[in-house]
Amino acid sequence: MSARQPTSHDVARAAGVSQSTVSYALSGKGTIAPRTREHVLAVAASMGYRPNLAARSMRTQRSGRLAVVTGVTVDNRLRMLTGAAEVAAEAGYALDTHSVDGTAEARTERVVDLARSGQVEGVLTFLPVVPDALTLDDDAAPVVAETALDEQLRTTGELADAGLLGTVISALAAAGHRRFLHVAGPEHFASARSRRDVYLAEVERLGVESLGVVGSAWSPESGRAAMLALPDDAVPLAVIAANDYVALGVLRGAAERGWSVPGDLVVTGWDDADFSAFTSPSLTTIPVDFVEAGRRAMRRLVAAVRGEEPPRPTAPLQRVVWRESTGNLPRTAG
Amino acid sequence: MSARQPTSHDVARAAGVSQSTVSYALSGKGTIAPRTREHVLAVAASMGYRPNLAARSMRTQRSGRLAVVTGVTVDNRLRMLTGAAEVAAEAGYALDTHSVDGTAEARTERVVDLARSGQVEGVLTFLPVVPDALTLDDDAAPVVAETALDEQLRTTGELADAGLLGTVISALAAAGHRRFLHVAGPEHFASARSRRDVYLAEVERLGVESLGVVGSAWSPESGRAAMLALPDDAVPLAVIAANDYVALGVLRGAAERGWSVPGDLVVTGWDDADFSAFTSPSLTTIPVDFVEAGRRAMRRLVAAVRGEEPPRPTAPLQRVVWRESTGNLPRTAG
DNA sequence: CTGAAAGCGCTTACAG
DNA sequence: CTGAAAGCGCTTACAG
Repeated sequence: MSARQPTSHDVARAAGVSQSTVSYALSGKGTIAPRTREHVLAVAASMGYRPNLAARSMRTQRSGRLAVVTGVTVDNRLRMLTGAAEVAAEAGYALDTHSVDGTAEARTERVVDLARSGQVEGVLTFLPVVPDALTLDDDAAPVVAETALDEQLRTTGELADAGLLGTVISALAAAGHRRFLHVAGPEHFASARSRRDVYLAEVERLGVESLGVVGSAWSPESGRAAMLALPDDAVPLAVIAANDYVALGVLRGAAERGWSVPGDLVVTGWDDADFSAFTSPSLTTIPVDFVEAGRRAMRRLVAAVRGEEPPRPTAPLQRVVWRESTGNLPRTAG
Repeated sequence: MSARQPTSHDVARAAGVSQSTVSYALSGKGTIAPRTREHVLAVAASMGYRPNLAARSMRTQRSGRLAVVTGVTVDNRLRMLTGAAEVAAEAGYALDTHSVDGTAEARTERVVDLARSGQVEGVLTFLPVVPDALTLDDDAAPVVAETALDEQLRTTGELADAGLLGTVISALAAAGHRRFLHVAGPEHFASARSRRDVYLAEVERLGVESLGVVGSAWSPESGRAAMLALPDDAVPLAVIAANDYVALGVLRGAAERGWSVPGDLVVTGWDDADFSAFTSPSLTTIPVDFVEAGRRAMRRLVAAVRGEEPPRPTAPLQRVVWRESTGNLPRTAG
């Protein structure tokens, strides 16, 4: 009983025209009389006709498909993926999802493999890759990496912009904080590296004391461990955590040490995770619009695939939200 | 310069055989002499040959593609997606990601549309759909819904199994708790409905007091609001939150009310979110292996697509972890 | 055991 | 303005 999908031939027969006329009518390309065109369109619609993408792809030599590479992490990848899927759909591409686990090398290999596969017209990776290992032939599909900062790579780099951390640290210094600590994220994330770099530059510039940079993960465990490793006289202290998960661990570790927040120490995070406004104390953080970041990354990929100029980002993605973990600040007191 | 992807014709020429021999050699179907076959395989590998999937698809009338429908939510969808992507890849399918926003009706329409599109062989949705509106023709692709519980639908239902909540509530009652409250999740999630049902059945069965069921969201806001709305004499109280995000809001709201946890009230959540072990107090919860849930959902879809028996799940996905928010329990004290 | 050939459903010069 | 025809790269009966 299962009535197969109608083809352009079926539509042609029903409309009383040739198959090529159907194709021209639907694509709007050739020179079809308006009346003919409308008639064909009406018939096609009434039959629920949908072009067979595989056939089109074979003829046009374009797969109409893009790939996104992701994996499991404590992160906001699904939001980025959502934004990316939205833009890909608007641009008329199907989006293949590839989940990759393992080392950065393994991921890089997978990305290279995809780019060379000929099955997709472009690759967007949300996982860090090894730029040096990402050697692509001329005929490989373009690759956009959201988490890498490298001259060789097309990258949006927006998530790696750590500029606001300077603002945060100077505001804390202006509020009287004199001793800082940075609990960093994983080295292979561009965002983690630039946060660390801005931290180091800013404590240097302000001439405040730094207990150094510890940790290399996005996890609460890392923040907690950093607190447990501190000497008893470490407080008063301002802790700059690489993101909110790390900051949450700092909160937890501080509680275990008997340090009050924001009394004995203050903490800042990054990303405005779903929980950050509801911890006690709530977390001062730098919200990131990950859905929009995903959209922008995909727009960049689509532009690369089409050989167009990459779009210029308009509004900045980040800002600072001062909450209880720093006793608030700029807005409220000083 | 861009050397096009080699085709089976190119391989045939290089190997000195016919194109159909190449095809047979690669598929292992026909009757090819072992030596010929090995030779062809070697040549194909050396040329980096990869079959053109669009051409194969057109010939076999099978797209080799599955669709997954997801969207932005406070949830663990990326993990499920990861598991699903893994299984789809193993089974030889490409996985198209579709991001959908809007009402349950809009989502359902999108799922129906995909199933009828003829572009994919099956659809897996991680977002709730309206079962009644999901009317599929005989020739539509099979649909698996992870979050629905409906006779009409293929559904794994595993995430909707709330049985363990009975264990939790009786353990709390055994520990002396006499007054309960349920802060529920969104009605249209099967898991939220079954947690509520088990809650109601269990307080009834145990004959303990229930302050009722409030809320209908997966958010911390919902849990906090529930606490702020309670009368001063509501404590001592055992709060059963629909998931850890809600439980986090309960923790926050309790703090704002000046209620200690687990002193004045105890709280349980669900899912073992990334933050749950690091809140103060840490959250008693029911960890769910979302990656495995995603795998199972996809296995079910693949079986449906191939007309095979759905696989029987082996190990249960859930268990209880007793933490500080209930003053621990079963394991430690009683 | 191997090869010549048809055909999947499109797009796009090319004739008329 | 419309139609007949080639061809994208495969799979798979069918001859030999």
